[in-house]
Amino acid sequence: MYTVSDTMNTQFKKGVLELCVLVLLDRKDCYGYEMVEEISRNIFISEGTIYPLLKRLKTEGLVISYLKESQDGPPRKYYQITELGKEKKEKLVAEWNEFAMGVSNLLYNRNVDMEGNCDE
Amino acid sequence: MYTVSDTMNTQFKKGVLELCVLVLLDRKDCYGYEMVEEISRNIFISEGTIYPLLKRLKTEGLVISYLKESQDGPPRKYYQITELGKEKKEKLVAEWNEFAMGVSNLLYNRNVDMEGNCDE
DNA sequence: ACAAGGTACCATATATTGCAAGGTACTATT
DNA sequence: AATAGTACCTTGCAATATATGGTACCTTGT
Repeated sequence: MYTVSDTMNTQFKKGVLELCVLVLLDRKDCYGYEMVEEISRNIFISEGTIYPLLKRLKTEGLVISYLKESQDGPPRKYYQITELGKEKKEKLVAEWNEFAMGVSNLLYNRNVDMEGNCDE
Repeated sequence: MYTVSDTMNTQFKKGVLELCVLVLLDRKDCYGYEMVEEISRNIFISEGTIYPLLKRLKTEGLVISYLKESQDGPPRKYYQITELGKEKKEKLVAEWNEFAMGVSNLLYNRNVDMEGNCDE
C-alpha cells in the first residue's frame, strides 16, 4: 500500500477529497477502490470515506456509474463525471487555488490586497 | 470591511483556521475581533467562528488570555501563544505544507513517490 | 437624553464530512 | 478448506465552521 503518513490532519481534507475525486474522474473513468489507491499516493484516505462520498456525488448528479466485470475479483463500479460534475470541478479548483493562496499569504505575512490604497 | 468572497468552500477551512490563529499569535498577542479582521484579508471568516475556536485553544493549553481595557469600546481579551501552542503551530504548518503539496500533485497529475521503483 | 452604529465579547444549535469498524462476496493461492 | 487480496457497502462518531442571537461599551447625531 502507498500510504502517506496518516498523522495528516483529518480536518484539512474536508471538502478537498471531493475535489480530488472529480479531478481524477475528469481524466478517466475510475472505480472506487482504484481512486483510493490513486489518492493515497499523495494524501491519506480511508476506504470508508470514498463510498459515501461517491454516493453523494451521484445523488448530486455530478457523476454517473456503471458496472463492469473483472477477471480478478468482484465486478467493479465505474464512475464517470457528468457535465455538471465538470463545472463543479472547475469551480472547486478555482476556489481551492484562491483558498490555498490566501492561507499561504497569511502564513508568510503577505497582505496582498489594499496595502495603502484602501479608499475607506 | 475586507471580505474575501464568502462563496469560498466552508469545508476547506476545517482545521486551517486553527493554524491561522496560531500563526497570528506567534507574531503578536491579539484579541479575537482583531484576528477576524486580519484573517478576513485573506480568507473569509465569520465572527461566530473565532470565539469557540479560541476557547478550544485555551482549553488545550495552546494559548492563554488576559484582559486589557480599551478607549474605544469594551475591554479586549488578548490571547498569547504558549510553548505548547508554538509546537502545535510548527506541526500544523508542516502538515499543511505536506497536505497542500499532495493536493497540488493530484491536481497536476504529478505522482511524486514510487514511479517504477516500487519494490512491492 | 436617547437612538444608532461600531467595537468587542459570548453561547447554542446545525450541517458537513472524514473515518473507524464492521460486513458481504468474488477470485486465486496455499 | 483456509487465507489473502480485490471490491463493494453501511452505520455511528467526532471535529469544526457558521448562523443566529445575545450582552455591553463608546461615540456621534439629533
